[in-house]
Amino acid sequence: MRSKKSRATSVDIAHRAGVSQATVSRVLRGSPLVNPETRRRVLEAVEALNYKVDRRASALRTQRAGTLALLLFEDPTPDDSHINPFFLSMLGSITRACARHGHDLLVSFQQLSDDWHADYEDSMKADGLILLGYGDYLAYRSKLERLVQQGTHFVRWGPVLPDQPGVSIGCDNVQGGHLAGAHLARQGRKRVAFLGGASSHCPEFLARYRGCDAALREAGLPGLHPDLQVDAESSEEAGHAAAVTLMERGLPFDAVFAASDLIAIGAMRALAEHGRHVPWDVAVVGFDDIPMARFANPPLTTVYQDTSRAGELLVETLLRQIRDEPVQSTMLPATLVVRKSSGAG
Amino acid sequence: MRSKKSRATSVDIAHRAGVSQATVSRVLRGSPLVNPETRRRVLEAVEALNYKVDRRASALRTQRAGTLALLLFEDPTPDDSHINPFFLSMLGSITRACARHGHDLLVSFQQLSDDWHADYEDSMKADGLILLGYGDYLAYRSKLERLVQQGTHFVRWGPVLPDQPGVSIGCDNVQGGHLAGAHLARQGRKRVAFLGGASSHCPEFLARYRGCDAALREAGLPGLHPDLQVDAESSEEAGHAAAVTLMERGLPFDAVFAASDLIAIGAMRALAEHGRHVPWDVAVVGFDDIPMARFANPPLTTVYQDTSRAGELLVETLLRQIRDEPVQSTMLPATLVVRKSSGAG
DNA sequence: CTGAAAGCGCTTACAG
DNA sequence: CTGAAAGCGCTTACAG
Repeated sequence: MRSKKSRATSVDIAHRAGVSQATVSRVLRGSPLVNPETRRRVLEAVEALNYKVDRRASALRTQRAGTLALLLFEDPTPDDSHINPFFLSMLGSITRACARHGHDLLVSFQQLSDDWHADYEDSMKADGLILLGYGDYLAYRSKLERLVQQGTHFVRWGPVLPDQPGVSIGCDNVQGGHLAGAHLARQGRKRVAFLGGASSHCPEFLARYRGCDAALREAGLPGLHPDLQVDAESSEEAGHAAAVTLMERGLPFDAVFAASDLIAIGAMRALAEHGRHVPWDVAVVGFDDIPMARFANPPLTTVYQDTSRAGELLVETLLRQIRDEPVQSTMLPATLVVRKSSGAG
Repeated sequence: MRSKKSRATSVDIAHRAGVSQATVSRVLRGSPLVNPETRRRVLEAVEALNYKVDRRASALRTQRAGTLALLLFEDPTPDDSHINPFFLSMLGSITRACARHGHDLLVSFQQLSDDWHADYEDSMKADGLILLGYGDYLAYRSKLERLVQQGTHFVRWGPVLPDQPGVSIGCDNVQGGHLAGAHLARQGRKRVAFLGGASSHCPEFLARYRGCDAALREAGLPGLHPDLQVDAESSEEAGHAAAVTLMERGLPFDAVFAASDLIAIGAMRALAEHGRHVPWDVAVVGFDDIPMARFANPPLTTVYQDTSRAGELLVETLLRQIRDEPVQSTMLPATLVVRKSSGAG
């Protein structure tokens, strides 16, 4: 949509360079079947007319869009400012990885309920899909199965499980939970509460729960007690509410392992409001290491997921899948980041 | 790129519905020139074959992509986790606004030095550009001028200035700064420091400086003193360093107005490290109201910019421009959000 | 090494 | 109201 002058096409370039339009295309695609001198003339014309290949036309012809779509699922609370910072950080790294691989990234925020499983690849806007977002896994499993069945190219960020439809890249949540549990045990904590849904609807949170539980047992402690577990989705508000519920139960606890940093931060706020000192009375460990974690009061000990690596791996895996190369689900290791909230140092 | 079966085209639909391919296209484009009964048959076939219009083909034919591109400029420190949260929040609202208007959003992170001014619209991937990011304004002014001259459709998030090339949507930074200054004056603060670059290279920060300065003078105070101003780009590290520099100067100050929340949060960390209590010794006010602000220690008083509204306005303005309708630069009002860091309440 | 030609899947005058 | 046809700007066998 140039207003002043209409933009140059390959025909214009061909004309100026004194070759056929087909040759222009060959040069631009980097075909080896072109005389160097011819190539030079074409490139000169390209430069002079500031020509750029029309990607819509080439996409139509090649049946490749050169574009990936990122579908970010969010909870049904579409408050702009409250997108989970962890996903925003993933978005940043995915964007960069796409750029490195010469692909564009179409971004769409979806409600879990939407009919997203059909839309993107089907309208040929993207060559493949990256699925990102927490959510009730059981609820959308059927959609994933349908994607697989349709032959849609997609990679999912999420728990890597044996019976998973499609390919997933995810953090090793069991190991991450284990790091948290072992750390709390080393700090001498005995009664650890877990904030976050620990059912098969939230496999990521469940894995974190199990890892932590195992670490506690290995340290000779009784492990996580079901009475000290409170469901919470990943938000500051839910974390606050869960901590209040926990305290109302009246059972003693000296540590909280929150399934995500947002939950942890909300929980710390609730603990402070009820006069429980973090970390003296209660040690708190989160998960994700969102930017906010280091600025929390006190700074939050948490489990770091390498989003840069994750973004790169998601894009790489998807591209490989599109090229019909073999791909596999991968788990990324987690790292413990110790700060004040867990009472160490 | 279906692997199993190749996808249906409008020809398949035409065949199944017993009409011409042209008629299928008419139905799908919502043309009124179609017999209701014919329309019904076509839609039935569309449904049955799960047909979706190929957007590449329609884009090529109509010369419209139905896509907007968001170019997010970042400082040359491409650490994934450190994208300014304010821009991430804008990204969220822009994505949503695009969806509401039936457009896709291509996202690209650019270095300020890149040759972005040509790439996107020129390769016809997008109908228009949204430019987002802090940055040295004078340095890329010439690129904006070139965009205007090329007739490229674009809208910029940034300071609304009289001699601006193109259309800008921005926060009323002078008013925002004024809110901060007036609030600090009401709290009885007399010597206010300003952290952030206050030159024409950073017109947004400069406007915030001026608004604050004016408010202080209106309150009968001497205004912002140049000796209490320290340059800082928008990052936590820069804020920390700037506050250290400020303290090293040894001049008394009882308040800090930081040009952004990240700067404010870094400054609060430095103040705490040097034994200055916030807010008793020093009141701190930031700008942006990023999610982190409420979790800072103490919670940060700041100036809120309405990112939801901003995203909607950016998209709406750009779409209007693409349709050749008249558009104009707009300033959005800022709001003061009072929290503990400024000593009120 | 190069050109002429077909065709990717649509949209839209044009003619009925 | 509908169909036949041209054409958007490319890529790529095919034939030289």
